[in-house]
Amino acid sequence: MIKLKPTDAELEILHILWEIGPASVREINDLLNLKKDVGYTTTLKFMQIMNEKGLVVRDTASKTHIYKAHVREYETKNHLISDFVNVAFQGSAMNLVMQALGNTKSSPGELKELKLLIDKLENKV
Amino acid sequence: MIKLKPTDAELEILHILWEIGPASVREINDLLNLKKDVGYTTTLKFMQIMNEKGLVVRDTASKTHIYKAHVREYETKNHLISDFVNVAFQGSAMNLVMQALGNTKSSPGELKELKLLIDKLENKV
DNA sequence: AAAGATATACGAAAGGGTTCGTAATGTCAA
DNA sequence: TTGACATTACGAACCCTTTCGTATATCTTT
Repeated sequence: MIKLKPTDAELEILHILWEIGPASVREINDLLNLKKDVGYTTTLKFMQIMNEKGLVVRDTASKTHIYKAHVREYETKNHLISDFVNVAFQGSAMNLVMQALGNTKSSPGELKELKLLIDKLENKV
Repeated sequence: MIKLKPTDAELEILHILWEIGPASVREINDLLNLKKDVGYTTTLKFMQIMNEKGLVVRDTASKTHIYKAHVREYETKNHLISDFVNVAFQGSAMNLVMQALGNTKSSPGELKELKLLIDKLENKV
């Protein structure tokens, strides 16, 4: 039950599974093809590899295998953030937050929400 | 003058160059070896590849070549953030900011600084 | 000038990710 | 049952990254 870090291509598939739930290779491939050309067997291969890695599980009861995500979205993103912070910001998540925020156009609503989060964090200190 | 995205290993070297300024392969290799074992020619190879990619430039006037970063830290990190947001957060930088902040222990000072940044952003809207 | 140390250049090997062709298998309808 | 079609399985090819051995060039010291 080892969980390996997904590659970018695998993450794209995970996003689909997180959104629509369990799906067949054909369904996933069709959705991927809305954005870019991918051969069916290429997508199939990814599903098989992701299955070996433990990123997804599959139901092989019927001929058409049904795959579902076996890692949670929030936890997976947390790992990705952690790795990214280490590699690109030498461990300082706050530096990442500041720079990401500073270079993004944010709506007043989003900023308000962010302030609420900060207030929560301050009260927890 | 094409700027390619640095790999993790290349980014590690860029961090060194950003910090200490222009340096020889030996200096860089010595610093890398504080954290992990890397052969001298391995580091040399990286410098040559990074030179080809335009990530660094080198002064070959003397026998010992001196390398310096040819991409700026801030801009490079902005590109990395942008890619990361697209791949892991489907383009929503605010989602990244919220999750990164929510899972980080932040000092009161850091939170205060962050609030100041938000105030600035609000006045710009 | 010769010996030794240090640097660069070159290329090969290993490993991983991505892509897909082809073969094998299963399903269903005529 | 046979043919048409969809699906899975397998493995090769390609590219890129990482690592380093070996060869070559350059400098230093005696």
